[in-house]
Amino acid sequence: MNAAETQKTADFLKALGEFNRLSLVYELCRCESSQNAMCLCDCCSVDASVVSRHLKVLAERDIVTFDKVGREKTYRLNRNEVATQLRELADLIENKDCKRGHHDI
Amino acid sequence: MNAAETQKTADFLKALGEFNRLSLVYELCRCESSQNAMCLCDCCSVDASVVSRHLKVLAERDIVTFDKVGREKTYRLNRNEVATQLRELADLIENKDCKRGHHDI
DNA sequence: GCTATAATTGCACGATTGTGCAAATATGCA
DNA sequence: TGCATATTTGCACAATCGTGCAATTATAGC
Repeated sequence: MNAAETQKTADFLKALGEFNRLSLVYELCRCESSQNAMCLCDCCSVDASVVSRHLKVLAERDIVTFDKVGREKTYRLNRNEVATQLRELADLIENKDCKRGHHDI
Repeated sequence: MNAAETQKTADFLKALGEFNRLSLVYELCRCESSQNAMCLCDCCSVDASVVSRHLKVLAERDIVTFDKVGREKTYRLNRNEVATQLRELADLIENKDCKRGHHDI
């Protein structure tokens, strides 16, 4: 695991690891269709500008995707990609292949 | 998903979502046996006190566990628990059951 | 007891982060 | 063209966070 990959994974986890951002993810998780930011504001009691910034962070990490529809942006959760990344990390952590003892370096 | 659960999950992800802490996790991941903190220092070029604090954060979230052996603490990764938590989140995010359309609130 | 080593804690500091508010921008609609 | 709505951006600020260093605590071994 090189430093760049580690940093990328850390950034992904950090993006999810904030209360309001995770709330947004859960909210989008419950939505079959795309949701605009104003609608998403309701799920966390912060200013619209804050929601905007959080969604930007989530989009930068490819956790959500958006379409621009008129003056609205509608967001959807990248379910498969996020789930896959989490499962890959889970597999890595459970992986027995690369294990070694105390003195096998 | 209530606020307390959301916060707990966010804290778990945040604990993993920092470069040096994730490096420690990866390092422990490669170790069959427990490792003491001094040994773990080698994997991230920071002061021993910093490693100590990071390991404390990881232990608080039950990501790692330690045993006290003499004056050393030996740490091991809670592989199953961490992997399970990540997979549960992945499942939740992919779950179709709780999905709903735009106007079904 | 004394000394060496492992680990933690207190303190300080700079950097990052989450936030609200106001202003700016973009776009739809009359 | 002008107004309303959606979103972003600039600014400021408090809080959190990661870090290093020095001091402290705990324990093993002499």
